[in-house]
Amino acid sequence: MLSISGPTAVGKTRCSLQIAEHFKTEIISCDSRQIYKEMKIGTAVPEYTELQRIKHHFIGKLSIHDYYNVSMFEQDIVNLSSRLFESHNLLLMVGGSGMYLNAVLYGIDDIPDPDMKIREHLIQQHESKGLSPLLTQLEKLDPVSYQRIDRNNPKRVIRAIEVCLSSGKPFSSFHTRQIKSRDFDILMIGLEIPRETLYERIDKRIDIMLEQGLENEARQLHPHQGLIALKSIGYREFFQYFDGKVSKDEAIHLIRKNTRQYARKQINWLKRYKAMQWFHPDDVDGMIKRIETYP
RNA sequence: GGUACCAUAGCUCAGUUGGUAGAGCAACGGACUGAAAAUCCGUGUGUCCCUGGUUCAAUUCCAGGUGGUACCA
Repeated sequence: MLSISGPTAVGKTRCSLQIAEHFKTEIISCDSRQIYKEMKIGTAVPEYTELQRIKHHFIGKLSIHDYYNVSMFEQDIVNLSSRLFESHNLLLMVGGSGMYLNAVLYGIDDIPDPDMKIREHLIQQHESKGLSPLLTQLEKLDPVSYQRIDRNNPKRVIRAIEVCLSSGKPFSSFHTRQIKSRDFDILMIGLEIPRETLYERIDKRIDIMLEQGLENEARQLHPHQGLIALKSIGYREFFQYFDGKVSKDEAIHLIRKNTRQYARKQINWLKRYKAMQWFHPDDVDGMIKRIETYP
């Protein structure tokens, strides 16, 4: 399995198409947002002709109304890849969703899925009484997690409590801290360009999205703005504009800023992988050489 | 050419009754186990335009210079 990752707008699509073509193989998208069929412009999915040229998996597979999470992604990819490896020596997994990438490459523990009733209840408690009663509750239910997690982060606190309540066991008891073994080898390639160039590319990409009609796409999704999938950059800022909270110019400015910050967080996540081989996205020949000599 | 005002962080600007400075925006670093394009934590990055003068001490006061803005010619 070859994984190609990097920050948004670095040039993953173009590069991965060339490599997939060269090795006559297919692409598995590792992107937590391109998976939703209603969000095309704002997530910069590959163009129709590109999708025709190379078979892509996990793009536009779900509706924004479907529930999905990282663990389901892990399972889906493991199942799909074992099927595809019957007819291919090499598969490409391409995308910038670090946590999804991590779950496929190293696995993620088997923890109960959220019970939405419990979660809703905890969210309400947090809104009405703040975080400290929840922290007290967590300390009682699971002192290990209480010590381990970021206690400033409401989502982490709520998640830990919700697992304790729904399973009757401490959240920490599900954490094996073990890497799952896969029946495929892994080569990780990371794409990297100077920060300044990346920001120029981001700005250019946002201009293209606006030309393609991002505003209109967002307007159609506006009624569903509460959905998790729509807490995505490019959409949530337009929702603020539609709701009269910011001007259109401010919304676009926010999209630019949030995209840059997102790119930084992606880079930060990918830096953790010691095995990552970094390339300039134009150096496709270099990547192909590296892949051919692997391992 | 004359007069007035201005020059401080990447940008817009505040401030120091003389003891080397801080807001907003932007930027940067980090964490991450089913919301992850989410969420959370952290960081001021400076020749206070330049050169002299006064002073124990000047970004601050004074003089000159340079650049800018406005008005008058």
